[in-house]
Amino acid sequence: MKSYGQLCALAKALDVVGERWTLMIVRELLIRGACRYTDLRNGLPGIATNLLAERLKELTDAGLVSREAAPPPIATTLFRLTERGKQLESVIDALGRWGAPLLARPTGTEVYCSHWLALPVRLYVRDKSPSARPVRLEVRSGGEPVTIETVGDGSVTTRVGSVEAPDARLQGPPQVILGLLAGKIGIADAQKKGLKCEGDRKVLRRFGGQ
Amino acid sequence: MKSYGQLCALAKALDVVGERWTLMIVRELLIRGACRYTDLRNGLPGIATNLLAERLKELTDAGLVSREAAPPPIATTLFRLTERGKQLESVIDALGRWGAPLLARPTGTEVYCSHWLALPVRLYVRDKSPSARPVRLEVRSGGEPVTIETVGDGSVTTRVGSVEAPDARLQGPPQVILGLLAGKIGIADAQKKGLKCEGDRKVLRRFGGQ
DNA sequence: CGGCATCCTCTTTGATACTG
DNA sequence: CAGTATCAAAGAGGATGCCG
Repeated sequence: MKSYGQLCALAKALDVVGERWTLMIVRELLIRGACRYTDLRNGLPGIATNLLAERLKELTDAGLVSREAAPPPIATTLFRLTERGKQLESVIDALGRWGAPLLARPTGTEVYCSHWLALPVRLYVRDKSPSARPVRLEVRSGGEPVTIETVGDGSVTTRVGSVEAPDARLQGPPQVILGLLAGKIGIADAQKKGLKCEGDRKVLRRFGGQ
Repeated sequence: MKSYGQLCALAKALDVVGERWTLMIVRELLIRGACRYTDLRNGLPGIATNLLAERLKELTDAGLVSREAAPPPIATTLFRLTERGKQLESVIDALGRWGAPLLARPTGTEVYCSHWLALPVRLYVRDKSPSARPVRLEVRSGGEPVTIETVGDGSVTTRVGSVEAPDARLQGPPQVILGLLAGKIGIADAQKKGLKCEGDRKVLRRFGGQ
């Protein structure tokens, strides 16, 4: 992209991350940690493959992403954020908070992947009983599942993919899952609107909005 | 811009403010409050006039900007941020903090306007003697001057333009002004590097990095 | 003047096909 | 799997024209 050519911190930041798709790629890397080209492409429906390659090169040149050749049995290139790249989390969080109200009126034509829940869940969801035994909750509501784990200090971590024998598994339309995890609607209400929960339903009560 | 088409808060935010120049225009409106088309164009060197008009229309349609016909003697259109637009300040701040380190190695070809200092100054600069008499400091280091005012609670406000009889006036190269206000270099050091201060030099000591 | 609209060129993007 | 290559369409940038 052409530089704004302004001696201003905002302009300089946008010179680096202001292009189309760039912050979306950073989102994906924040959620997934080290991952493959194909994982990124799957997590970014709509991106053209040449653009993904080009952005990854730019991000690497700017020092926000590192690539490494993983040894067998993986035998592929892994992309991950550098420290400098991870510092963009505050930017993504601010944008996500600002954009959250826009989710209330979807057009109905959007793609949805449940792993996108990972960042807001890390930000907003609290474990109300940190001293109780650790639990894992799997959410499947489109695309790859995401697993939410208590960590013992009141916060939670997330990972893309399933884990064996989670304490509970959630399924249902995006709007309902979002509303439930954001604390906007109750469990009973969510079930009326299509939420399916298998496993230990009590773990649901343990999570609540921040 | 084409929508990302993803049911994700970040994607929805970028659908609205992700286009080139959009956040720069918001920066300008945050700094200046209500202002004219021409003020915006002057504060955004490099923007094409048709793009500014187009972005203002998009921002208005999205509910981030309102326009009003000011009565005589102004007799012109004033643009200002709506409440929803102002909420983007957290996004701009996060981007500015992330981008600040990039200011350390300028290419030397950048344009510089001292009023761009307004946002970082509001964020970082503290009044160390809030109970002392209010003071006003004018900074001129390219483009329009900016005036920093103590407000009595330890924070400061800024306004674009000069004010009559400020307590002190600063002049000098951008790097030096930036370094001084960020607390990276001392007053004596700044003066060696070209800082000029007229008026009451003591007011300078009153301001320090947060 | 202030606030655009038009026209034109150049760059970026998006979609798809192909390759080591 | 991890990209290139190609090409049409959309967007950005610059100059200039218009109209109250």
